[in-house]
Amino acid sequence: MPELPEVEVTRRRIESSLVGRTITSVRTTKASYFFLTPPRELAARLTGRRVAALTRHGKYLIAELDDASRLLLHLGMTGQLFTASARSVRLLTSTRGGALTPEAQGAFEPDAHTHLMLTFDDAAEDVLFRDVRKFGKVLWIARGANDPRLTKLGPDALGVTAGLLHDATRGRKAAIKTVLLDQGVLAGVGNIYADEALFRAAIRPKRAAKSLTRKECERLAEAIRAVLERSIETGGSSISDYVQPDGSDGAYQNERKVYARAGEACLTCASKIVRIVLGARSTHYCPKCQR
DNA sequence: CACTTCCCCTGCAAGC
DNA sequence: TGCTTGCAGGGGAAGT
Repeated sequence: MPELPEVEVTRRRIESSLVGRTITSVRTTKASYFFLTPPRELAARLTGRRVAALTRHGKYLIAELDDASRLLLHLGMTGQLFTASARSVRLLTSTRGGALTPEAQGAFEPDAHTHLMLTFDDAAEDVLFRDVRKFGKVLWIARGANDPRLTKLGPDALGVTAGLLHDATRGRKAAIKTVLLDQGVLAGVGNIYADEALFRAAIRPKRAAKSLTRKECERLAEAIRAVLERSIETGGSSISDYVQPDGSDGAYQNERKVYARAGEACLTCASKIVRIVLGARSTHYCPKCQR
């Protein structure tokens, strides 16, 4: 499940395959809510455009194009961006969760889940966007235009501060974890890293947000940054569907302390990790370490 | 406005 | 073994 670290790892890996190249053809699957811009229009808008930069805000990737329009990409739950070329003859085969990993020999054949395929003027590798569950999104934004999906985002989570958390939590009685998942407060934290950061900060997920002290906001801000940065370093978490753009697994799942460890021993105090449901999301914490 | 619930989708695991 | 059912979850819409 791509959150900020997985999206950032993807951005870094795919950047050199995208920036500076000119799109010569666009292939898509049929219209669906995956395409916030209809496939036909998307193809027309993108063809002939050169990619000037690839940036990220929260979980969104933003390809800035040479005519000052932008292509917004969201990986949703199972989205994968990757490259493929006939020359490198990489075969991408299905693994758990329908994820693709490179294996053996042979050219990649776009399957029914490969919704966007870009080819370029240099005829080198293609860039593909595959998404089994179609929770991902593709949106083209005209020059000078904007979209609430971007404008309503809070600051990127890598830049979180204690002050931001303290301000955002005043007067909010919702659970602190729910507030962390609110992309309008902080952009990029999802279910895994919310649980992991709250463990590191020793704060219970269901605590009323407004009950957090200044000190706790400081611990939480530090924890969010530390957890996200460490995950980026290790290539992200490969827990269900996510694989890196080269097809290999990230390694952060090996360092997680609470996420998807219900019933297992806390690595600090050996208490059993508890699983509850908060805001329709599974939530994991240590009842002894987190208060 | 704040907060909660529901729903989009598909593959996989569990249960019978 | 083969079928059915339930579950996972980002984020936006709809409901309270």
